[in-house]
Amino acid sequence: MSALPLDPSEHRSGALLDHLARRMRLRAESVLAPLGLRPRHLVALTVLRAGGGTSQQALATTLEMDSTNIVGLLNDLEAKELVERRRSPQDRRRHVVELTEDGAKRLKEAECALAGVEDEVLGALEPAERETLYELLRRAATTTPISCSAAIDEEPDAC
Amino acid sequence: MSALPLDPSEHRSGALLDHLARRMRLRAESVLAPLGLRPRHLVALTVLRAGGGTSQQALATTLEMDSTNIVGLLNDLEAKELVERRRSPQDRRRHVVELTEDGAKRLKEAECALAGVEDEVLGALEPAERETLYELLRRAATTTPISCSAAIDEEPDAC
DNA sequence: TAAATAGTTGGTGCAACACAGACGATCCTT
DNA sequence: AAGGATCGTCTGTGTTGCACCAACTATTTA
Repeated sequence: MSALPLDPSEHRSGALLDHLARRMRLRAESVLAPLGLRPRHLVALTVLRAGGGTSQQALATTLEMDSTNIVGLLNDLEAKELVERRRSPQDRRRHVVELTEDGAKRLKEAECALAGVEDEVLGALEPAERETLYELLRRAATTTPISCSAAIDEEPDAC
Repeated sequence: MSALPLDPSEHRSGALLDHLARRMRLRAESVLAPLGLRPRHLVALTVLRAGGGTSQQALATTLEMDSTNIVGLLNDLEAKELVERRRSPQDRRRHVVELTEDGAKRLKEAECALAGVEDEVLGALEPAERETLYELLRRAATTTPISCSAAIDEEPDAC
């Protein structure tokens, strides 16, 4: 009882994450517009680059979006030839979605164009800190949510 | 030319931020619902706690939301007595918005309830790393966007 | 052959906004 | 004291990003 251990457990990043993502997204929209991209396209492309060829429903899972909406998203991207849908030889029902060279290039351009935005939003952080942030985010983002929730099982919510 | 300096400049956190925030928000919604809160309420409360008493339009600025929509948000919060609007003695047009004790308590409860969510989304990160992440996010979030954009002035977009 | 699965299409509905107009209250000028 | 600007409020409109449902085709698997 005397412990009450100086609890840093209230340090929840959720709201901060939300807030920062919003600020970033608001600015990113206008910067991305001339490139014909929207923030969510960027997210998809980023995931695609990280994950290589994936089926659409795998994409739906990692993006945690309804698969019907993935279709439209990919239509956009494919119309711009940033992404390619190919039938999987193993299972011809499947579409293997992959970044095209143009896609990778455009993604890079976009990231480049976003430098200013990041400077603005992450202005309080030193370059090294930003790199740390990036690395933490990247690692957190590239874990499948499924394996996670499976690993969690039941948590007694001991608060 | 030969340099091509191993450029880590492509490490843009925007998309990752977006992605993670989304994953967090999706889960947070259901966890927060029993508490009568929505993610955006959480963000507002968090900002309010960090910033102390602020006018509504200051809030609109930091949340980067239209001030007319702030009204509704605050109405929700005030109806639940999590927030208080008082006339500013200096300028009686202004409302000084402040977290009530109930508000602070509810916020803490919410953060507590979100522990599981964070475990799920940030599962790949060790506790120490999460704390680092939190600290970085906190610092980045508590900088006024205005002073930032003013500091940037004109950037020649040298990419 | 039947049932399950991947993708597509179209439609509905909701919530989060942005934006605009009009208003009262209260500054701040001159 | 009068006029204009500012803060908050209310109302209403439109857009967008989704989730969700239903129906359909092509394909796989049982």
